[in-house]
Amino acid sequence: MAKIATWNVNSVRARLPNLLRWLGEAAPDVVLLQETKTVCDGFPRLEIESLGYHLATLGQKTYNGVAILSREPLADVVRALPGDPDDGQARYIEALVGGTLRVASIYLPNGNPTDGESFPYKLRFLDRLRRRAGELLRREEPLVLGGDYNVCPTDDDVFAPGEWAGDALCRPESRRGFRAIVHLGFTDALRALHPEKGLYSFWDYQGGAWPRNHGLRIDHLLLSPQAADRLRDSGVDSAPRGWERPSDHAPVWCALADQVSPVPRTCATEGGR
DNA sequence: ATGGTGGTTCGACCA
Repeated sequence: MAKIATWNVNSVRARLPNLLRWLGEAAPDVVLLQETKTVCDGFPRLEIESLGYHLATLGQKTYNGVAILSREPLADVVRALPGDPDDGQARYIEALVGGTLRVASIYLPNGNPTDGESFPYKLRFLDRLRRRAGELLRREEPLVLGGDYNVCPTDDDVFAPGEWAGDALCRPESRRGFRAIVHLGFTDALRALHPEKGLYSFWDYQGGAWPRNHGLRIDHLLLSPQAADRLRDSGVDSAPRGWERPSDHAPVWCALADQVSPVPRTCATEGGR
């Protein structure tokens, strides 16, 4: 069984004590980090490697930054989302884990304000991601595209859908771009097992969002068919959101079996056992 | 009614 998690840490250096604590408690096999906010030289590499993780990073100063942590060695590292050579933002890293599982850590553009340049950039990024996802699907291998998508796929993923309708995270164009990727053949690892409302991965620092559970579900793990067939469990590990000096995001995780499940554990077949 | 919080970095931008 392999536990794979995605977590927007909002600065890996500011979050290092929480990250190390969480790695020890949750014991994930693969971790996809976003918003590391540091160049590769500033990444706390030794501290993480000393816990037994291999590491691949893509960083830039102040903004963005993504990384992959893995108990097994990493290969085939790709440090940019294809499709725009002029895009210098550190938002995509991809790697082969232990020779059997391919993963990507994705930090999608926020897109606000929607009347500026960042919203079209977000939509172009979604389209580029769809094309890359299609290429990877053709390999017909276990694949996890995880990260902070900055998209609430449906109104059930928003604590106050009416107030958020015009936000770049909820706009129909953003949801359409996300769905276009899912419709290639991906399974949303969290929603496949947890249809309930009130399940979030992000709570704003402001306005007491965390104690009121005024959250959004914007961090996702998308599984290829070969990974979805191995899906055994998934969840949001909301505990670190309640720790001292937290990130505004919580880790989202899934557990993949080493073998294909005899009976799929998805909503569509639940009750059919 | 305008501030809300936090990270990075030292003024302002991003989320």
